Amino acid sequence: MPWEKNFNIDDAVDRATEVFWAKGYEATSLADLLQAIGINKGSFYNAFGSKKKLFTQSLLKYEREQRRDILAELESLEDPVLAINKLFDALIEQSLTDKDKKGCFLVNTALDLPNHDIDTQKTVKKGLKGSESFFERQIKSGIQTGAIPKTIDPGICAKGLLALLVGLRVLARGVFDKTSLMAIKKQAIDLIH
Amino acid sequence: MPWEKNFNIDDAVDRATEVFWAKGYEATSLADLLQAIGINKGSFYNAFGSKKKLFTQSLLKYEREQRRDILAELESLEDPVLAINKLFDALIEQSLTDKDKKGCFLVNTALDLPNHDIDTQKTVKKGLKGSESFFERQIKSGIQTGAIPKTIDPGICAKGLLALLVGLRVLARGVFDKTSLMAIKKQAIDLIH
DNA sequence: TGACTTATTGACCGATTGGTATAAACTAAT
DNA sequence: ATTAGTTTATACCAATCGGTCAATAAGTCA
Repeated sequence: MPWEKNFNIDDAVDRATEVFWAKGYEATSLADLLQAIGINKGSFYNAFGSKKKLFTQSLLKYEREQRRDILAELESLEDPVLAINKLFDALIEQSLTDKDKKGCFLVNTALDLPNHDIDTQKTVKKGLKGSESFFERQIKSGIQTGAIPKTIDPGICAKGLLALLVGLRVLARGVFDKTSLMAIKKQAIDLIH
Repeated sequence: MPWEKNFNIDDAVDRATEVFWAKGYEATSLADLLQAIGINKGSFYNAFGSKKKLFTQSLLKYEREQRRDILAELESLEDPVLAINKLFDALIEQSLTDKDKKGCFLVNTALDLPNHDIDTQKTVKKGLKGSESFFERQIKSGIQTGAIPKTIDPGICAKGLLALLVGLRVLARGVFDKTSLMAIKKQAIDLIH
């Protein structure tokens, strides 16, 4: 009956995500979001309800499309050591390519966790837990194929790899250069050898 | 001639640090700072000049008194493996004890680095570089005493330990529990074995 | 065409932002 | 007592904050 929106909600969320990702929730103003999306206040509140609701949407979409889908693709390689290698390579590549140095949206929000509501906290925990589980599955699989020594504890090592991943993401936002990031990767691989 | 300030600048900076540390620069309002220090605007601007200048002071003082002094104490132990063990123990202890879950002021600011000015960036880089150097010295020392195998590359391993430290600090802000944090520590120790 | 529904626009809201200015009260050294 | 500097307490500033709302425009239906 009525009239469809003449801007794409999905694209709008993606553009908002870029801003939240780069600047964080607090430092992102409504004006920033309106400019990034290219709409005005009325349409914004009609479409998203509030700044916080849009943030929630952004984070969920990121978790779904960036983190989950990428890990699923690596998992399909059926070579655990290669999958972990490729994951770290991808992170380093992404960090070096992104001129805004946004890092990882989930990690950025994780550091800010005490200042967010319970829903956001759940999303972040779920996302990072997902990455930890990915590592754990790869390690177990590697132990079965013999690519990874039996002496390694999958649960503990997975947490170590996650911590390295998080550390890499933080340090990639301006402290470490390529060589240093590669050193982190090497240490990650050492942990499963 | 005149009259000395009747509030202690040092204490004031410490109180301000607590707020910046917990909430970050953007999310901290002037009202927050005034309440935490217990002075009013006039005194604030007379003493510190601006919010940003106070932030700079806070970060420098933290780097000097929290990070540097603690590492210096550990370094005096003359037992590299023990020093690294104790460092991670101290970080875990601190993270679990702090009910505000503030994490590490330097790490928090490091993640926010692209949104800060050059002076702040320098302070953060210098601080993290200092921790990396601490690790490197301990590893080299351990290799000399035989406590750490010669096969380990001090420079690379130090970067790995720093990444683990940073990851631990981030995850301790709400994602990981004590058991998981201990797992990270175990992986750190594994890296030097 | 006219009714109905929805989206867009832009003005408007009170509250808060960081920061300035002012004046009076106070303290201490000259 | 004068003087210099500090404290408190306000009042004030323009700008921005997130958010609301009524009018208007645009599309779909009968």
